[in-house]
Amino acid sequence: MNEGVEWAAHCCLFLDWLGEGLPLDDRTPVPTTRLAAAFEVPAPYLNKQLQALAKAGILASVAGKRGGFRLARPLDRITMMDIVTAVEGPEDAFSCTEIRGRGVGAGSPPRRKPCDIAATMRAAELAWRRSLAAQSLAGIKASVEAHSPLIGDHTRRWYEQKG
Amino acid sequence: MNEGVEWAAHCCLFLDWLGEGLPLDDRTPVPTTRLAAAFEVPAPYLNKQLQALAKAGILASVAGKRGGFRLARPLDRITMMDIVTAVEGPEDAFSCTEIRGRGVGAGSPPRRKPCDIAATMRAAELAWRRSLAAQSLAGIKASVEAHSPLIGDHTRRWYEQKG
DNA sequence: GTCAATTTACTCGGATAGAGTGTGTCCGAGTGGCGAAGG
DNA sequence: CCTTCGCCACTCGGACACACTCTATCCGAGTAAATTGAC
Repeated sequence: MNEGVEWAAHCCLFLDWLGEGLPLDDRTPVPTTRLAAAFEVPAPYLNKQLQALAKAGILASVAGKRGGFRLARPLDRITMMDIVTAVEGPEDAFSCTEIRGRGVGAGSPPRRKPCDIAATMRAAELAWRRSLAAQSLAGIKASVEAHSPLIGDHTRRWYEQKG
Repeated sequence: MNEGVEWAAHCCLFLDWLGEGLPLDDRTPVPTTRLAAAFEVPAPYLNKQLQALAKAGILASVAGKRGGFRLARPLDRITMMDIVTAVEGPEDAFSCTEIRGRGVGAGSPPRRKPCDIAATMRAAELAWRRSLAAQSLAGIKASVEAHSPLIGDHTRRWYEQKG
């Protein structure tokens, strides 16, 4: 799995803690450089992931001086499935190549029903997607704050200090 | 996802249809060449996947003249999860790199609890694994035969003809 | 005819190249802020 | 002092190399069968 998924999720939480209390549109954008410094990851590559999130409508990008990224919608309307889909793409991990129709199966009329093996794999992936779609970033944020109540203040302080 | 998963599953069904009615140990082994011909896939690469299945105890390999592979246990004791684990390896797709402890989180005492993002991803993967583990190859075989009752005879005939 | 040693052909098994995708990087287009000049 | 114009610094966005894993392949070690010869 793409490493950017983890980065993207952390960045969204980070952005929310920074602008906590303000309406989304009033929050000052955060440039890629700062986000990269926050997690010590290569900035240009992180930028690539953030672009994917912006295209998916999860983040909003503002150009120009003092530009950067900010959340495009509240955390309770962003699921982990959204993050994964934005970064990894919408394609299924397992793809059926229909080898049943080759060799021993050659000559048989093409089956209408999909291959039962592919159907099984697809059902499992649906369970995976359903599980991810059930978890919003707001819920994850609540879990984190349950263990670390000061993380919001800490994040804002760190950001001011490094500014 | 590795393409060999699909091949492996089809090969197991193929082996079962060929030796239907006989105890597992009495069935004549099928060499990689035949299996590769049955699905028109490159034989040496298929061999690699079959070796993985043999190491996992799903297939048994017999060397020498008239050697090959045969099922090591009945189909109702082989799940799709077994196939995937054997071919893809036991590692999780998502791996947490603990970026929360770098940059903004540096200096904080290392958290005992795992990262909540990683926990969410892990829960989804567990759902995926559970779904795959619930489906045995025997069940898949039954589904296939429900739509194509003659597939066993057809498979055996094809094998004799190409022998 | 039976048995055993030898040859032989065929199989698995792991070590070896090539292609595709993810990983990491770079530079150009665009935009808002800042300063200076003019009214 | 206020407005306006131009410059500039900073940002995103997409185009460009590198590395690693998956894909595909080859050849050697090992084994069971078949053959041949002797008894």
